[in-house]
Amino acid sequence: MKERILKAAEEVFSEKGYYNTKVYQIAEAAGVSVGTIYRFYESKEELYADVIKTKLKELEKKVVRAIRGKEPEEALRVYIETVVDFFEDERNFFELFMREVGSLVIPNEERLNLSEWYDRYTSKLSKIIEDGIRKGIFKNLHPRAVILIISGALKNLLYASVKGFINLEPEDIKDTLIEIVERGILKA
Amino acid sequence: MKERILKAAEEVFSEKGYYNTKVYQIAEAAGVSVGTIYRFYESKEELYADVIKTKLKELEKKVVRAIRGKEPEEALRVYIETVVDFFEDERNFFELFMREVGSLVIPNEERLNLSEWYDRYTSKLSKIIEDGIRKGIFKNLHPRAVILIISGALKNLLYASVKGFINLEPEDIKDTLIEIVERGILKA
Amino acid sequence: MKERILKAAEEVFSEKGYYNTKVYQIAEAAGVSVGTIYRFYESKEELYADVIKTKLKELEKKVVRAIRGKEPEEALRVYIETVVDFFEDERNFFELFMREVGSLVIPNEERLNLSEWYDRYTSKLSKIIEDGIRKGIFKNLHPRAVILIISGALKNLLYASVKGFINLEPEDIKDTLIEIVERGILKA
Amino acid sequence: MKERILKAAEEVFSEKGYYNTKVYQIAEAAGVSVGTIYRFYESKEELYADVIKTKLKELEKKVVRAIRGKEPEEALRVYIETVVDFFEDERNFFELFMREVGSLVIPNEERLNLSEWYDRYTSKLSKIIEDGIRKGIFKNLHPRAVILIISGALKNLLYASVKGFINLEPEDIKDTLIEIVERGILKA
DNA sequence: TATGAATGAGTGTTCATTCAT
DNA sequence: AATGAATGAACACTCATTCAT
Repeated sequence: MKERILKAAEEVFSEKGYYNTKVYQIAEAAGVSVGTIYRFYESKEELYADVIKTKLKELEKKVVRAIRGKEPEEALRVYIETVVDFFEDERNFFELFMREVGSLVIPNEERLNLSEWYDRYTSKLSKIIEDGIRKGIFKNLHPRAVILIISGALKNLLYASVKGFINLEPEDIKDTLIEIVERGILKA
Repeated sequence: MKERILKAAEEVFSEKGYYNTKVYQIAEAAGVSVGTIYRFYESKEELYADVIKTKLKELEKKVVRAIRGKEPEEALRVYIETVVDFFEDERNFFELFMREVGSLVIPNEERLNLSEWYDRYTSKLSKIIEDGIRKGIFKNLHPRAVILIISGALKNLLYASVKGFINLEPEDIKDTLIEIVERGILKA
Repeated sequence: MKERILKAAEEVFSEKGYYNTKVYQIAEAAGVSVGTIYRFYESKEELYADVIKTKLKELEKKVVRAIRGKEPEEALRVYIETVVDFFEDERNFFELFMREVGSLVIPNEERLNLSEWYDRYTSKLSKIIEDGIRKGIFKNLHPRAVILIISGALKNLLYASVKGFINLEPEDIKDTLIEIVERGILKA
Repeated sequence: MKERILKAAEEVFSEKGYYNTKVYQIAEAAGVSVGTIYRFYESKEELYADVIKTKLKELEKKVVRAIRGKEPEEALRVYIETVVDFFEDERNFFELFMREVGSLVIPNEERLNLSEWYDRYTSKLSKIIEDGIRKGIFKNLHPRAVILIISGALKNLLYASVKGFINLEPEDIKDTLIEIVERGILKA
């Protein structure tokens, strides 16, 4: 039941955004009554937070599992691949995500506490770069800056692809990004 | 008058977001009456759109002027520098921008028509890459993909810097990004 | 079972009033499920009515028994004493009663039909006065007016005492009221 | 405008009670929109409080003015007369009053702060009794108890009269109450 | 032209009541 | 009989927009 509501909420929030989603629309989409939603969530806001956090934890888990034990170069690749694949599978959520990470839309954003999640998540990823630097594989660049560059690039590429601004297959997205990150765009 | 309203709107929208901004708050901030706002704008939404479009055109103009006549490598650098500087000067708007580009929040987003702007803007920038490829300076990568990577990376770096996730000076942001884009992160 | 529900309802209604009492709170207080309450009562309103009527009948029975066979002067005293004692013992209900008698709070008050009860109750009490007049003990005053004066005075005194507006022991309440009713406040 | 709303609120609240009165009904009765009510009052509750307090202050003012400078016996008479006359003129409000004084119906009753008003009001009236005792006109009875007896009796008599439980003219109400209070019911 | 009081449609949330188990 | 999860009608309050002055 809670499952059904969460799923429906994800769909409707994704399509319409937080403010244009009405609670009764989620209820309809979930095939339950409005009152039932309030059995599981204290407010629309709390439901929204749950939608986002559930998915982000899923993504984080997948990424962490994928990079575990890998050498830096390989880890960076699977990180990129995992994110692309995740959002390929989760188009709905991706749109929501684009609205939220780095751009909280709702009041009391502190209740969502996404900043904290994002901080932790990028910290874990930064370890890849730190490891690569230590091992002499990567240049001595600011680790978190590298991660922010990659994740920003990823978001933008995926968004453009979803919106039809660019005509690239997921595999091309991965390859292009990995190529640039690893070796840059200069021919020499 | 319209100027004052636009300025006030930018401030309030930036601070609170579209839905948490009340029209009377903009009126107060601008020192005019609510009715006066409606002399210049048909709706809150239209005012919002004007705020965004005005600034984006400003950015576009600055970028276009900066890259004009430059060789590809230099053009890419000044593009990055111009964007960083622009958003340094326009913190307010940057927050708004983060909420909007790639994540339209308002209903009838087609009325904002940011997609069209973004399409055109990235097209112009893609020319830099195309030019570089033609001249044998850049690898044969998907031009728009490269631009999307750079602009996504930029947004993320600036956002993290604004939010305090990362401690980097604007100059470091530029340098790191240029380094990675041009030469990648591998040491060899 | 019905007993337990009635008792719990009395407590919760007394504490919170009709509208601020939720049916599930009564269920909790009674240690039964909401559904069970609806086995015994068709609605919250009916339960409320039962709480009030049960107690009022109890009061009526006590008063009637106390005054039976007494001479008018004595009957008036024991009436006052019985009421004071009853509400001393039933603080909870007294608060409820203050909300209801003479001030029906719920819709369809005719369903509660307290007016009818009150009419009957005051009629019985008026007999004391009529009897006293007939026997030449009391002045020729409007019997029901006298009863209304006494019962209104009683309610007010008890209420003020419960609320702490006045610092009088139950015995003082009885004595003062009896003194005034019987002999007035003038010294002569 | 505020005047119109207050008047309409008094009528609707009186007829239906707090909880059964809908804000839109008050708006209709006042011939304004719902929004307009909220220009003058922050909430339904605040409007309710204003209705009650406005009238009670009016009553208090009339009573205070009427008893000023009078000798105790006369003061007591005009107090009773003033209250009866006031509620004769304010049938609507009287019903509301019966619901509230001594029986607060709304949540956060402290916001209404009627207790404080009632305390102050009865204090002023008690002065009449104290004065009479000092002058040797009244017996040495608890002054506030006497006032509570009189005001409770008054409320009950008026209520019964309004509800048709008793058939007494206002003048009879005054006379009967004054007679009993001053000289009691015993013939001797 | 500028004002800001008035409007009223729109919506998150509550809770008495029902009914499948 | 007893349960308590599910229902959905109801309502206070907000705020973008209008328009008389």
